[in-house]
Amino acid sequence: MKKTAPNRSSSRLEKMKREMMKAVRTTPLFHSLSDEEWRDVVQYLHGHTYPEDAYLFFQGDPPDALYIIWKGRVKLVRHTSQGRDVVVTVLGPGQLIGEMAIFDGRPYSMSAIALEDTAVVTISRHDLMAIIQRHPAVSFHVILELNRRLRLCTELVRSLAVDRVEQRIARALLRLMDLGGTPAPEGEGIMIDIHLTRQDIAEMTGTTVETAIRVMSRFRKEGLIRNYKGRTILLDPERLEKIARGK
Amino acid sequence: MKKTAPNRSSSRLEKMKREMMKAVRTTPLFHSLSDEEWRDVVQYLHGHTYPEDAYLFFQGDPPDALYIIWKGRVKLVRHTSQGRDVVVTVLGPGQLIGEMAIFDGRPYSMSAIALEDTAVVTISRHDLMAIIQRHPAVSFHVILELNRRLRLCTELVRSLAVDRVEQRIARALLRLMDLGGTPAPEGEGIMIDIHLTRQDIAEMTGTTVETAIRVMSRFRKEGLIRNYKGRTILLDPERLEKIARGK
DNA sequence: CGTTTGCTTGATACGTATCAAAGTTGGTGG
DNA sequence: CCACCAACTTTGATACGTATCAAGCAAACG
Repeated sequence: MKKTAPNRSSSRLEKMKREMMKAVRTTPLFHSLSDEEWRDVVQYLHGHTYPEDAYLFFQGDPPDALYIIWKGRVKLVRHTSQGRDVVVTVLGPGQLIGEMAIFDGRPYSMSAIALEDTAVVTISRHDLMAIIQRHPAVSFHVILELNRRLRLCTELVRSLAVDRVEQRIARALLRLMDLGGTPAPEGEGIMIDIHLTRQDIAEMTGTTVETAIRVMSRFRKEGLIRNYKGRTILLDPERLEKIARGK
Repeated sequence: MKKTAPNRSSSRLEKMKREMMKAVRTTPLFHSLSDEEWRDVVQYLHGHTYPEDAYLFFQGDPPDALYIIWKGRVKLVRHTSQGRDVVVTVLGPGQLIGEMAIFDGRPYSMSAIALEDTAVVTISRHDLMAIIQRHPAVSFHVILELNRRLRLCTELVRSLAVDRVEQRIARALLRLMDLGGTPAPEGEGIMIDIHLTRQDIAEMTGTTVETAIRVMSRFRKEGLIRNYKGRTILLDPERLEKIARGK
């Protein structure tokens, strides 16, 4: 596996960059900054793009930068010594990657992999530290974001500890719907517009491919979900919600 | 179960309070403050004590304050709708409780229960918000603390997803040793000086009492641990370490 | 003391992992 | 356009870990 070099096509680069910055400006982390503060911050931002399946960074790398997703979706994967991986979360536009490693300076505890063509804005570790000292509003939103993540993580712990696979998968599908849901292109239901293999689902829910498949087949037979060109369509979110909460 | 009222015995209260404040001053959250800054902060701090088994707050309560442990140990328990609980973590002196709820304003996502007689310092939600705005050094340490917690939580997720009960219990014992370990009073080994039932261990590792007991009995028969007046003594931490990492 | 609370052990059932093999899909190059 | 390959999906048989249920025991407690 090779780290894919950021792809900087030079034509129209400036225009794209301005557009990107404008989008980042509206991100929770920065939206409460005054114009003046923003002018201070913006000089430290850099844009990068990655193709599908590219690694933004590897577990174990020293932390170099904070990533803010602009376009695309990214999964965070924790590799284990015995080969089995855990997909800790899937993130989308506006969300942060790499904060953990940035703040405590320890190596990235997971790898970040683009699930589709992805564009990000980065801030180097050094610059971010400086920005935080100067702008309490940014600190504050960092706190809120870490907090949100901690809450989600705690919920995941509970789910792994007490729920059965069926419930965990239902839960995962609903979370993915929130993140990447669009109305299904034909018929009713909501499509999860993210390229995910059954392996990914299994790794998100702490189970094996085979079990994930068996559970999803059962869901399909019961009319809860449908497959469409490699994507999953949720036909009955209410019912899934019930299953997620243990019937 | 009733929320136990803070116990304010009035004699020597002032002396104890000063002592408490001095201890809190050295806590990661505040130790980098200048004397002047500290003088600003200290006026917002309040002391409380709780007897063993008392609830500091309940899951679902609206968040009123941040707690900083001064003395004693506290477990954070997530109650589930089907009666099974999950002990998310055990915290000791210097550590924070309730940050999550404080920052996003949503109800406490777990209950905090004193494992022994415990003294804490609290800051009301409102005051903490003000302090954070005024003192970037405090913000920064809040970020570091949230970050540490997130890392631990992520590790717990991995462990629940891929490790077997035996490994999870070994891991839990080692973590508890770091938190509440003292040299064993007789013979060698390190004693976990915290009152924990097998039920607690089970809830920390996402299993049932019976299974927790079976695993720990096996550990005992293999000379890895020993029981001493309701406490657990680790006789062979190296071996436990190996088991935690999957032999 | 009896009663509660926590600990322990055994028998059994169930969920899920594991191993094996075959079917399906999408992409690639001839 | 088709054949082929690799990656992914699916199904089945079996084994294993852990939950569940039941019961007895010990220590702490009012």
